[in-house]
Amino acid sequence: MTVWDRPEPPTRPAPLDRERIVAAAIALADEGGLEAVSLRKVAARLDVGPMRLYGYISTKEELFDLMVDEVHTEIIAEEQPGDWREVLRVRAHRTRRAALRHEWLADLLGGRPALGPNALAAGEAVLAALDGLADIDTVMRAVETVNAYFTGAIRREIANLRAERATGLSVREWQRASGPHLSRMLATGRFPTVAKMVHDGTEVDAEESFATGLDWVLDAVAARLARPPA
Amino acid sequence: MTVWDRPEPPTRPAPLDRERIVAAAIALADEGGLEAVSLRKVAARLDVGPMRLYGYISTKEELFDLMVDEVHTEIIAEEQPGDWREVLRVRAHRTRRAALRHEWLADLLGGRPALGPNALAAGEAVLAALDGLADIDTVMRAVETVNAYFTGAIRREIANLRAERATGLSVREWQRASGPHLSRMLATGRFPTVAKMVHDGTEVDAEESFATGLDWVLDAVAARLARPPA
DNA sequence: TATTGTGCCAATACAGTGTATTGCAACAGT
DNA sequence: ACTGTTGCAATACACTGTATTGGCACAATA
Repeated sequence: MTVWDRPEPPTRPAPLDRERIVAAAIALADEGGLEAVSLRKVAARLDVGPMRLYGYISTKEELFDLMVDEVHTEIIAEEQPGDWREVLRVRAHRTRRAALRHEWLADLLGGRPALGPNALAAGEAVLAALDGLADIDTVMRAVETVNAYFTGAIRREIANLRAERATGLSVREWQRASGPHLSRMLATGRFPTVAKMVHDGTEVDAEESFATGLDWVLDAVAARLARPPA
Repeated sequence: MTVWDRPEPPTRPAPLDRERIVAAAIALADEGGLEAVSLRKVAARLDVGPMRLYGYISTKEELFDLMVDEVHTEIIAEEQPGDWREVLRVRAHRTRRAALRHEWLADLLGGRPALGPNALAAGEAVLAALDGLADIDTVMRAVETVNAYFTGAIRREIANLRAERATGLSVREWQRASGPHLSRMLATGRFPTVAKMVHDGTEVDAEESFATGLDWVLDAVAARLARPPA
């Protein structure tokens, strides 16, 4: 009767808590997308019955909210000061990076108000950076405009990325290679300008395009914020 | 034995086609949100077995794509010419209106590339309006930037609207009324600027806020497009 | 006309889903 | 020693998207 014969003690699974649950859910989502996240699979990953989870979350949507907030830790990490413009800029880029690391984030972005502690911390950081540059309402609108831009831009980028992955080609390549549907559409001649753009446009780097649009929006914001105190 | 006794002939259900299927799905989604759309319910609404649908669509996602494209008819309707800026502006506003009529649109907006005929027609209209104002890549970036803005803005607006409906109060009212979660968060003092904004900010009309942000973005775009031919 | 093929459609089947309800077993307090 | 109580596991339910099967009406053939 050596140690090796002795059966492992039942290894009480590490005590459950939200953190572990959220981590498991994120892992699943990273691997197989949001649709791969089921309460049963999350529970299984933690060696626990599905209903255990309901002691910590009360609905699947709530789990999603927690996942989103958790990812915000990657966004608020290592904040370097810089002026307001830089703050907005890096926030947008960090969010984009987070979405590239966790593509499912794109499905959730903007889907519900983000009121978790980390999301609030992120919001606090940018609001603090803009505070005082203009009246409150203008500042709010500035932040919301930039947010709207990068939310939309990220979603589109991920959507295209997935489409490319599904067909093996970018939309442009795909249509050039006579991709069945789009080509047929463009061939109808009903969309001449679209056809031209697809045909003649250069394939721009996604990050650069994101950055450019962002800079435009930031310029617009700057025009309203930096207005001299009169 | 009068007509009244005679049983109705089995009233062959109107022949099925994509249009009818999509219409039924949209009706369901309008009533109960996207999650109320199940192939079974769509089929039931058409007095048809669920599997019949697979003769016309090959997956539920495809049905969603068709729904989105169908709504685009409301967006391209009655296009008045106007200059490029007006075209972009009304497109954004029409999309917003469509999303207010069909809230589920917000869940789908930007989620996948919109390649249906109506979406392409919408794209054609705006590209045609911008064609020639700058080099192709700049034009593309302009359109995409505006798209990103209004996609994000619409999503956020609908998200807030739902949250308000769920709690009965706007986020601001809610927190002022000591809404449990957010208030506790703000009371921690960790988010002073957010707290200030929530407390002192005025509640702005959603449409106005949308329009304002949009105008900013359009200004930014204008600065790159209207660049004199040098 | 009888028979065979064929294409369409309904029904059934399967493997999952989120979550409510029930049952049980270990511990706390009397 | 008995009785709550509390925390967890198992079961149960209603539903999902979709693959597979089975039958039935019509077309083509003999």
